Amino acid sequence: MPTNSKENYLKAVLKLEGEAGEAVTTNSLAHLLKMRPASVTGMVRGLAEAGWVEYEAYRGVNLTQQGREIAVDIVRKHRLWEVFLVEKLGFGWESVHELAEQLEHVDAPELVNRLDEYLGQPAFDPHGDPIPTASGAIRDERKLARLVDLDAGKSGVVKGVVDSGDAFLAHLNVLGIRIGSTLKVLNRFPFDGSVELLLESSNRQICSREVVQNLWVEPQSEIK
Amino acid sequence: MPTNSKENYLKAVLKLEGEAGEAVTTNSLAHLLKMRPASVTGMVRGLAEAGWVEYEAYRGVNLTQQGREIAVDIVRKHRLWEVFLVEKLGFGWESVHELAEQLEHVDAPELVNRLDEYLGQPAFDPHGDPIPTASGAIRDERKLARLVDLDAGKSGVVKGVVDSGDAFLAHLNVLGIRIGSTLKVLNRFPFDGSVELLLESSNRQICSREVVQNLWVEPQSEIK
DNA sequence: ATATATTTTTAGGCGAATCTAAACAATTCA
DNA sequence: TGAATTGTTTAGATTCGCCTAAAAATATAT
Repeated sequence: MPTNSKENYLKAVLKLEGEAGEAVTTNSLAHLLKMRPASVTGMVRGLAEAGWVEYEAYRGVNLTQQGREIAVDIVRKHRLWEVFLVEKLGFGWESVHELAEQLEHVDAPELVNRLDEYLGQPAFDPHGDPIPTASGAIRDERKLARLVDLDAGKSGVVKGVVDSGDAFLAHLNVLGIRIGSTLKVLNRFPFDGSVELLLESSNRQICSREVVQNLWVEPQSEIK
Repeated sequence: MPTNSKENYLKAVLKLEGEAGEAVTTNSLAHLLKMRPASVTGMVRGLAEAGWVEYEAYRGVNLTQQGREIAVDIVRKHRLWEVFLVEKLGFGWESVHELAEQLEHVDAPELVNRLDEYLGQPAFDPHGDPIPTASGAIRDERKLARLVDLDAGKSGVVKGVVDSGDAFLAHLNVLGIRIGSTLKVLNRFPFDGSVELLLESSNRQICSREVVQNLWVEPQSEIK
């Protein structure tokens, strides 16, 4: 049984492995976890002893099979609780992350499985991230593109956010953009990377750089 | 913000103050919390420094106003989560205590208030214990008696359990007794303290000492 | 009222998880 | 390739929450 702190480390390694591919560095972990590199070195040695990561000094860490299972389970719990908070308790998607950070450490597999069932075994969380199954499988058949990569004239249906900070999510709320919204690319301005969009539901026109870089969309085939 | 451990201490002091009235002893706390008296002495000094208890060596502890508020809030959270687990996730009343012990430490007032609302602002938890309001008020207008104190011939409606250990609750399940069951006292045997009961819903006859000592009932007025 | 038993505290220690400061290794760059 | 920079580890300290063993205070019983 890992402690809360160790669970957070494993979750962080999982995340960074996914982004970088290679071994995860002490520094990147320290940055993500808001801790000092020296602390990370210490903790990571403990994780290695427990058999959850492989660690070689000056190289970095990788999850072992065991470690990955633990980390994926934390992610599963995190995302299921997020669904609960949004779907059942009516929280906005911008306010559930911190709450789920606490709830994810509740150690009770039976509770999680019942919660999963209660929520209708959702495949995605409120930010569009896939929810692993009880056995650790991540089912995500979607072929998503970043909105910024769509050509002018194309449309996309919002399926997720790239990085789900509160501020960005709150901004999307203001604009009226949510999961499921259809956005059409009107113009792309290579000069500053900004893009003009049309939000179909409200016919609102939006011009932004951040929005376009941080949305996952399902590209729509041309409407003839 | 108290740590989980400190919250558990405060909750324990609240419980023991309620039972004993007077100052709570180191030993009783150690026993309840399954810790060594020496550890309790240490922790209790910290609680006193934080202003949550008053502590005098060799006398014991009492909650301050502040400490009581914290403790009552933990109890509120514990009992609300229990309702959630039973009502929404379908857990049996014998299996929710340990889960709630974890959930009660989640620090998120907004979450608790929404949960409360979502559950319909229940006044009692699955074991019949009153749920404090957000402001710390405990509304319990009921006039309950222990089943063992009912005269032969009288009936009572089960409203709660005196001490809700898993084993006892599971036993009640087997007998078919739950909150709301009506029990009639057929015979009392002063010899060994056992009592013969009739469970109305099933017309089952039960003879027991423990059951009768550990149930809170609302005495029924005579049916003419 | 004194001896005995019980309860409580003190003293000292341990592991977990963090920190800072300093040493060391690796990378980059001129 | 050697020097400077950057990244990482080591060494040592701190806080928290628990422990054991021993000392001290209180309560009990003859």
